[in-house]
Amino acid sequence: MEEHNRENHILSTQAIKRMPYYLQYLKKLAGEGIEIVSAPSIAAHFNFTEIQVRKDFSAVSTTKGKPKSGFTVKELIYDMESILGYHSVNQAVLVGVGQLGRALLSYRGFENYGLKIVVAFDQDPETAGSKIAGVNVFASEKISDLCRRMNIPIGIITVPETAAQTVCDQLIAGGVKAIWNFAPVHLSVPQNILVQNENMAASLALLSKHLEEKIVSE
Amino acid sequence: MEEHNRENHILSTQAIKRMPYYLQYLKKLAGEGIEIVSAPSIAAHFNFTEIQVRKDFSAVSTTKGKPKSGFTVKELIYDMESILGYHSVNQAVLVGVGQLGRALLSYRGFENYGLKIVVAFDQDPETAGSKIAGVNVFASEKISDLCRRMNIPIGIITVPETAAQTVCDQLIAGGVKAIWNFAPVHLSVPQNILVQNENMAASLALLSKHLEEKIVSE
DNA sequence: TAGATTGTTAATCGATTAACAATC
DNA sequence: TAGATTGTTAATCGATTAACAATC
Repeated sequence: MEEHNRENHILSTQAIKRMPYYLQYLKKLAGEGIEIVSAPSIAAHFNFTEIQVRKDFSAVSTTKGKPKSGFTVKELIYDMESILGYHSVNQAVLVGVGQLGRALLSYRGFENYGLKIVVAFDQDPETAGSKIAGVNVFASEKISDLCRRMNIPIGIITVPETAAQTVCDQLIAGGVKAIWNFAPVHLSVPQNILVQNENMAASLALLSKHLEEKIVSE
Repeated sequence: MEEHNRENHILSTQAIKRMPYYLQYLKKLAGEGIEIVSAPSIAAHFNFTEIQVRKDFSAVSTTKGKPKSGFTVKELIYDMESILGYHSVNQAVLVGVGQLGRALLSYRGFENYGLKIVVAFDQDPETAGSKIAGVNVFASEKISDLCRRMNIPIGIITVPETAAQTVCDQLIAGGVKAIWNFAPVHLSVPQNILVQNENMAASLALLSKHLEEKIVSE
């Protein structure tokens, strides 16, 4: 189960979450013509400790950094993109073409992250049959069948809370291996299925909690 | 800086994130007329350990649970909502009325979480001046001025990556204390400002990483 | 060479889980 | 009473940070 990169560097869950931030910044630097970066300079930008950046970089970098100068920007970008699977494309279906669903369908950025939404589903007979941002929308009854026939590994759930578990079950019946869940509910799934929750209520909870503490302490 | 609830129970960041999930489920149970729950039954639903649930509940619950029976559903709901600040309302502004911005503006659910978006801003002169989901949209130049005059504590950033830092600076100039950032960039802010990132690239990174491991190990 | 920066092992910190006493 | 469940202190696990040797 452990995850190793070159030799035996382990990339923690937290480290994986930091990668897209590094990547975004490194690409910006590359765009400005910068070819070498050091861990301390990156750390300063993100307000991370330089030890953390050094460790993260050494975990993903295929070529070692050079003492005194640092790492090659382009190589870091390439290595991180490989680690994150951005060089290959995973196909996904999206269920629930409401406001949020439409926003995700319209967001072209996902293809840079190795995700391509190929089909969408909606309960509403009006919406099903239409095409949104170039993606065909089908009736929800077809979820399992289509997923299985197209061998889709990822399902995105943007339906209301009450429908989420049903949709989740249909996706799993269709052979989906991972679910990106935007509904603010816990989904019950078999052990071999991965659920990644994008729960705005949970983020908001943190935000207002910190805010309250801040106000109290001032 | 430590955060204590009744007597000296500390609520960890992770525990705060779990609260909205508990809350959603407890409300569902309450709707079904269930009045008492035990930690083990909740744990079974979420696939958490019962020790974790017990600890989380005892950290937020103002009245103790009763051995052998459990906790009163309604009291737990009330206590959690209090802890998360859902009983008071924080005003927020949203900057960037694109697809995602519109989706957030239209989502009525936030009011249940103690957040009310009162004003929106957009760069586009067409969009500014309009009203979306009942919220007035103003030109971006007015961000600082309006936030300060309305004494807004929270800013939501849904602009493209390239504009995010500028908008962030304007919000802070307007006296905003916390920022909910949907742009996939690190924002540089003074120490006393809280940034809560909602980075879909980061979630996706985790998703595809796990997926890849799963496929490799099968 | 001297000094900045890398890479790695050990120490610390935070969060989860185990163990167990208290109690309805 | 016996047994399920709570509440809490101690042990473990994972992630971050400290310390330090290696090197360009």
